[in-house]
Amino acid sequence: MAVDVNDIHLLVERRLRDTELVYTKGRREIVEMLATIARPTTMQELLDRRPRLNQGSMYRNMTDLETAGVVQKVVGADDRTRYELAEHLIGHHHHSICSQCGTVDDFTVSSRVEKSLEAALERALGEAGFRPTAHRLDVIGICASCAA
Amino acid sequence: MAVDVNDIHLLVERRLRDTELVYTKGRREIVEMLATIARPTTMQELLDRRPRLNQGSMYRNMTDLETAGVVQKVVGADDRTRYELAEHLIGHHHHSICSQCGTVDDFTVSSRVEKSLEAALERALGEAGFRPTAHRLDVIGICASCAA
DNA sequence: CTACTTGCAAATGCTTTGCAGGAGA
DNA sequence: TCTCCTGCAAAGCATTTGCAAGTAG
Repeated sequence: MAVDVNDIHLLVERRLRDTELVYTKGRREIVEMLATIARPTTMQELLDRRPRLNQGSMYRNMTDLETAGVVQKVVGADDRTRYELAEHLIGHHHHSICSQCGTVDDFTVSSRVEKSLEAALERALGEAGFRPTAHRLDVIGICASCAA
Repeated sequence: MAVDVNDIHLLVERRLRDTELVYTKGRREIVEMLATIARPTTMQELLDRRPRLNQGSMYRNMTDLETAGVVQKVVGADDRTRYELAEHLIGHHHHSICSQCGTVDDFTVSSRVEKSLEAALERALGEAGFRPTAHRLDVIGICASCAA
């Protein structure tokens, strides 16, 4: 979980090497944008920033980066797909989703809560023979600016 | 949280009256299918059952039923939209998502866990001025049949 | 009768792809 | 130079919509 953009670039570079993907300027820019925005972002928002890549290549690269484990998709309350950097880059976290404006933000809970949550999930799913590998915890509500 | 299909129909009927929607045979059938399948279901799966309504009307009615609070959308790990009956009809629950076959199933955790989770979320989000109204907890993993 | 629903088919809108040219190592 | 990447534009798909006919109350 890197906090610094430079660290992120280094980690991404390594990952892409493993996947035989070149870390081109276009891909760098995508990572840069996501790191800067620091919040799950729609393709439209990214395109509005006039990235060097065109729409087709943006989609293509998002898919590639997702496969490489650099980017992950997030689905909010509206049905728009949003993208953010993978958890190994920015850390495990959850999402708050504003049901009014649709904005998605990250937040974390204490590792104590996280642990007990995982334990509860194991317990609840074990008997069904389901083996958990990850979890998603999203909170729907009204964000500060919409409440104002 | 009704367990019986007849109870569900009664509850839905009341809801639709409030929304000025007629509880037509087509809509009854949708509710019936969702209650029977008892698991978040894709539009394709529903259409494969040759419902009395055609595709266009199925979508239109899903939207109407969602607005009326009878149906809710669920997004799994693949990007396919799934539909299920709303929580006030089948109770609060969570989803297990198989990352291999994509199947989504319902499960519940104890109310003790549920309570402490809510408390933790309030705590984590309160300072950001975000007011939680609901939460989504999904578990990604391998289901019993895919693990076999 | 009058309003709400449905069928049908065209229109949308987001995402994916094919192909030829361009850039990176 | 050889391979991977990008632009452009067409294709795909799930979902939405307009309109005329059908149905419930």
